[in-house]
This record gives sequence, C-alpha cells and structure tokens, in this order.
Amino acid sequence: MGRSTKADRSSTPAKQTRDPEATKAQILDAAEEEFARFGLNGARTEAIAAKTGVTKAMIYYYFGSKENLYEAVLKSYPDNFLDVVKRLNVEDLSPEDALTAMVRAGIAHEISHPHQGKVLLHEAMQNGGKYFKLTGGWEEAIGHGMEILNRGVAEGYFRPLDSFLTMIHIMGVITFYFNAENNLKNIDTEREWLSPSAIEQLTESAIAFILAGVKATSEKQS
Amino acid sequence: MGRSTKADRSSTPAKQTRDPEATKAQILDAAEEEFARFGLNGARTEAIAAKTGVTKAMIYYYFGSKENLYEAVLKSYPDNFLDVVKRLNVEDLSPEDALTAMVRAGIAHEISHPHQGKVLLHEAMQNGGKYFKLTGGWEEAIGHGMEILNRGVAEGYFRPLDSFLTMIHIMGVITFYFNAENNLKNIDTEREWLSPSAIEQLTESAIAFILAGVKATSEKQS
DNA sequence: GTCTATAGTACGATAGAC
DNA sequence: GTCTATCGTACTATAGAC
Repeated sequence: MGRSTKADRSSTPAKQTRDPEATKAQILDAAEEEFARFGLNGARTEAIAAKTGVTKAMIYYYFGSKENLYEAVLKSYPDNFLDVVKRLNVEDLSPEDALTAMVRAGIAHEISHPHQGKVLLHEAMQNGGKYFKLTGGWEEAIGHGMEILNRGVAEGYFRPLDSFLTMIHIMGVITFYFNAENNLKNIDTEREWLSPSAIEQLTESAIAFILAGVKATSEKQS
Repeated sequence: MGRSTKADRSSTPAKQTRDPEATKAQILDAAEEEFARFGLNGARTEAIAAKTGVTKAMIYYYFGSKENLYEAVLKSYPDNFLDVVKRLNVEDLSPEDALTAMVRAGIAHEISHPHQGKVLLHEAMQNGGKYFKLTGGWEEAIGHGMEILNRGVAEGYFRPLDSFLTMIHIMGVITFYFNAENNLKNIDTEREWLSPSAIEQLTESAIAFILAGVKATSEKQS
C-alpha cells in the first residue's frame, strides 16, 4: 500500500508528503470509521482528523463540510457489495447454490468492509434514511436476492414466501452478529468473535438456517 | 406550541405541576428516545429537555449527568422483555409452539418498546458494549431461547444446530426490520411499515422462516 | 496542499433565585 | 422542584501564513 510519494527515506510515514489522492482517501477511510461508530450527528471532525494524520482543515479543504464528507462516504459504497453479488453469476447456479453463495458473500463482505453496515444502520436510526439513496447499490442487490428467491419458489425448490420480507430476514441474519457483537461479547466472553474459525462457524450456521428457512418441505415438485 | 406558563387551566397538561415521579419518568422517556436515535455520545441533553417540557437543569437535578441518565435508561430495561418471555410458560408447550410464541413476543416487544433495541444497538456500536451489562435481562432471555432450541433438538423436533448462534440469527430476523426501517422505506415506498397489517405480515413471514430454519427435515424421530 | 490560529457557536454542567 | 442565567469547554468551520 506504499501510497507515499516523494522522498520518505525514514521509516515514519507521517506528516503527509503532499499527495492529494492519498490524503483524500485517508480522510474518507477515517471518516467511515468515525461515522460507523457515531453516525453523522455524533461524529467529530476532530476525531477524524486525529485518526488521519492530517489536520482538520484538510477535511474542509477537500470536502467542504462534515455533511459533505458523510455523503462522500455513502457515495463510495455502490461499487462494493453489488459488484460482489453480480460477480457470483447466480444465473448459472441452482437457487440453493445461488442463495448459499449470496449468504457467504454477505458475511465475507461484513468482514472485508466492517464499517459499511454500521454506517447505514446509523443512517436509518438517526437520519431517518434521508441520505440512504446515495448508496445506489443496495436496492439492486436486494432485487438480485429477491430474484433468486422467486426463481426458487417458481421452480419448486423453495416454499411459497414473500421474497422482500425474506430478504430482510436474511439481511438480519447476516448483519446482526456484527452489529451487536460488542454486546454479545458480554454474554459469551470466551468466543473470539472475528477469528476465522468463529466466522466459519457463523457462516455454516447461517447458511444452514437460511437455506432451511426457505426450502420446500417436499422435494422439487415441478 | 403552547408552552405558555402561568394559569393555563385549560386542557394542556404542560409545565410540570411539581410531581417529582412524573418529571423523572418524563425525562427517562425523552432520554430513551434521544439515546435510541443518537446513542450516548450523540444525544443532546438540551434535546432531551426540549422533548420533556422541563428544563435541562432538571436532568442534572435528578440524574447528575448525561452518562448517569444513560445508565438509568439501560437499568430501566430488565423488567421488559425477560418478563414477557417468562410469562410465556414455554415449558408447557411443544418446542415449535414455544419458539413461535417467542418470535411473536419478540416482534410485539419491538412494537411496544420501539426504542429499546436501538439504544442497545448504539451501545454495541459506539460504546463497545461497555454499559450493556446494566440491562440484566437479556442474558437470561437468550438463555431461555437456547433452552427451547436445545430441547427441540434433543426431542428430535429440530435439526442439530448451534443454539447460541441460532438465537443470534433469530434476534437478527426479529430486529432488522425495525432497525433498518428508515432505509428500507426508500426501497419499498408504498409499504406502511408499522401498520398492524404490515406487522402481521412480518410476523407470519418471520415465524415461517425461523421455524423452517430450525426444524428437522424428517419428522420427529424419537 | 498543509499548517496554525481563531471566530462563532452549541453543548454539558452549575449557581442561585423563587 | 423548577426556572433563568451563565461558566467553561469542545466543536464546526474559516482565515491567513507557508
């Protein structure tokens, strides 16, 4: 990730070597983390600056205001999850395999983008979803999931169901573990919540639960 | 906004008639709403006072600090959900019926206590679950749910499963609809998310999903 | 492009009158 | 027990030097 330009002969990267792109990206990253924790309202530009290594003034130089920075964070999302879903090529798979792949991708996405879901939850809870539309990918991703479910129902693999509500159930299963982790830690203090093996357990459990939750009781009856 | 002082013998209750208990309760209610929206950090005591009808000074008179007020809100919870669960007398029911009753109670609880789950989510996301233990009831309620699942597995009604992870899945299904509502609204703008009929749809869909998710594929094999 | 310094404001908390 | 007034601070945002 050697994003530093210029000399940078010593170990300490620090202090910003006048690389605008790097600075902007750094601010965005730090902002995402802060917004994931506190939401738009509770986030502090000073805290963002402190994490970044650049000064607060840079936030305003590049983004103009805290609100604009927040919007920039939301706009940086569309590429992420939808692209992952698209790359699954679920059309070539059976509904079961497509759904399994989607759940697996959803959990993997929580691991690789640990802040995104939390930013969006804060958005729902404190801003009334006012800025949600800036993240264009979700609507399409959910639609993608609904198609899988509807196809499974039509082909008799899945039981009759409301595909929109069922997608909401599935998103709840995928995200709750991560969003509530810090509370749940108090109940199972032994578990290493984000270790690879714990995540593998979660993934297997979630897939079993979700697949069973939608499957037809009798076998394919077409 | 008739906040008028003095006489005001007319309908408007307003202005506090020096009822300490009522004032304290009012502050707690307004605080819960504010904390549900913004969490401890983002909440504003001024906003709480504004909702309450009493002045900001009363918060400090009764609770000492914003943090103490937050703790008081968390401590006011244990009675709530656990009591509901206990009152189900799940021991007298089959595992399926017990689980159904629990899901129904969980969704009903989200409706009757719309702020509680959000306060706890904020707690997990922004305070690292530091204050979570103040809500004593959850650990026991989850344990209660795990017993239902374990009994169902032991008696062959449910498939083999990890009852702790499965309870997390179930909590995700029950809560995500409500926590993400304001985002989801942007996707289905027609739905009246909290209308009785919408909630009944949600309840039926969630019960079908969760029960299918844990049931053994073959019938009871004891 | 990045920093320091600061204006202006909003917030948490307290003092003192009634 | 409740209010008004205010202190001190921490925050968003800007101006100006380098």
